[in-house]
Amino acid sequence: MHIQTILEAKVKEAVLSIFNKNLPVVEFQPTRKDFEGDITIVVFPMLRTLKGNPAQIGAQIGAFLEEQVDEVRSFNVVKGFLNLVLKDAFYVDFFNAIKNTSNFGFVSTVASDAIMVEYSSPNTNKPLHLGHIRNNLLGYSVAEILKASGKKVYKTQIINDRGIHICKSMLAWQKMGNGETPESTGLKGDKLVGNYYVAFDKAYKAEVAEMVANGIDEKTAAKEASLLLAAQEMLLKWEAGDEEVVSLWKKMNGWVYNGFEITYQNLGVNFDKLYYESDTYLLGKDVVADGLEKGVFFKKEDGSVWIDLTEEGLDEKIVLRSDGTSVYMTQDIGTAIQRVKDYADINGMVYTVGNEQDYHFKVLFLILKKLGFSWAEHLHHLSYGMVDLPSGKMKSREGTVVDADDLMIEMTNTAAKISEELGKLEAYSAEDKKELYQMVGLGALKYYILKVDPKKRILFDPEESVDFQGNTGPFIQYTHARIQSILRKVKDTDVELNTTIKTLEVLHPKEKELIKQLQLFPDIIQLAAKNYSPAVIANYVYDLVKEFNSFYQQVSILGENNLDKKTFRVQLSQKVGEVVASGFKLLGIEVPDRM
RNA sequence: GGUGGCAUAGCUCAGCUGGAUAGAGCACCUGCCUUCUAAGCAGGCGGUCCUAGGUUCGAAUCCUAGUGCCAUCACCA
Repeated sequence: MHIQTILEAKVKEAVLSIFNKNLPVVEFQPTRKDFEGDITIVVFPMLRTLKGNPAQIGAQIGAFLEEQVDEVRSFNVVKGFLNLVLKDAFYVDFFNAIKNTSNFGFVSTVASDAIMVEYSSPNTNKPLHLGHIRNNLLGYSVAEILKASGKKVYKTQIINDRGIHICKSMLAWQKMGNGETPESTGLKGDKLVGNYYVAFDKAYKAEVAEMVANGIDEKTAAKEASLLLAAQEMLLKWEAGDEEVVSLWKKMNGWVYNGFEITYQNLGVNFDKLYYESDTYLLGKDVVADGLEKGVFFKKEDGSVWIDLTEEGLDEKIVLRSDGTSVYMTQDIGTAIQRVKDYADINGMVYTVGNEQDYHFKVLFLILKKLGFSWAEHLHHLSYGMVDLPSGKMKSREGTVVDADDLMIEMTNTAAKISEELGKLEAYSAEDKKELYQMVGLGALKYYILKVDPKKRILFDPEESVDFQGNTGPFIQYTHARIQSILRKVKDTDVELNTTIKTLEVLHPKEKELIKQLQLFPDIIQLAAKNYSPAVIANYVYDLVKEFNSFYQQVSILGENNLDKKTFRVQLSQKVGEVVASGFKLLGIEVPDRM
């Protein structure tokens, strides 16, 4: 049983027996480092129930606990804080209990409680950039964290593969492409298509400028430029199923998917199910018709359909245009329902989308609730802040983006450079080195992004490279490599990795701190899941590693003469290594055995 | 203008349900590699927790008002 649960019951018992009062709650906190003790009971809140001097009350309860609770060795009272010192045996017992459980801290999946996590969901006309990286890392990591917390998870994305913007790149390729392909140019498919999207925009702007020069006013020119009209015509053909257009669309989208797939692979993310907007964009209309009957929606004179959310403090929101065509909201309603049809065990969804769409999702969730779906109670918008550059917002059309592929290559190169300078890997093959550099470079990038609270915006300065020292991914990976190095050496010694640890006379303070830190991991996973926050995991792993390095420095592990102590330290190190690895796995970051 | 988010050290960030002297990293300054990987460890420097009120035994944390930055409020996606 959790020590806190035991103590809570005992404190209540103490209060009842000493003061003859019933205490509603007991407040705990970890003892601050500057005081002696492991766990602290705050006496102040008890003053609502009890009358008297907090220090005195604390002392009386402390004496009771010391007497009655086996795990408590001693206590001290500072002002209204009752600090309890726990016996070393308590920590050793805990360690023995967890050291051989694989996946310590993870809760096994409850199959009935499935959740779908959507992330990435890019347009198919431009390559992925730094903003997508944040989205992907967050979505993937939150999915992993939810799994670890006991949920069944489906990872998904909806690919925005239709619409006027797609036609623009298609048109540009048709007109200026000369039959170029990814193969013929050596370009990644998404990059090639992205280039044509930019080319369209350039040609279109030139055309508009020329029309304006010829005396046409700007608004009219923007609407009537022949390129735009041609793109619109192409969209109509696509919708009508025109063979030529559809086959071009398939071809170019195929290029993009191949390109994206490479980026996803390098980024280390994946999906269980893909949705395509071309399949889903007509969904939702029937639901709107239903909702209209039920009175959830209402129709205006012009035939457009709305929902009134003024009672919820929002506006009226359109769900169907007067010509009967869908808006984005219609589609999202339909898609959500479709997902539950596809996976009957879904009881909630997470949408990983930037915070600029906070309003949209607020409305979407409200509508789904009003339509009466039970799963609508468990919808969450994983909203995150933008990644901005010192020059401001990233804009694809203006070329002010940090390309995802380029950035990953750059990070890998930096890792290679630092590693070469340190020169520890002479024995490695070129291939192993390459793999390691990628692991470290990406580790730096991923950690850099995930350690920040999702809600906050990130300012990314490409000039100032991401750090590899201090509170960084490589620092944590390095600690893991150190631990593995010890474990490799252990093989030639008489240390057993699986024996039960005997209760030692005195635990080193650093050993105790490490076990305390390990104890937190299960709660940390739950907290991270509850808050949808990989940052919680990142910060925890950092604290653990920090603690380990301090231990490593102060205490000799393999140099210890006493075999029991040596064994304990090796096993403790091993467990820390495991937790670092599984924590990082939740962030989608790999850890090396050497670096 | 309405709504939502954010504001903590020079910079990047932690700070759980209110609790003890507000913590890390980077940068800057000191030490520590003949002993387990120095991408490390130990120490120093550095704070009106945006401002003003309020609630409380106690506020960076909760409430109110204000300031600044960002987003959003389309028959666009």
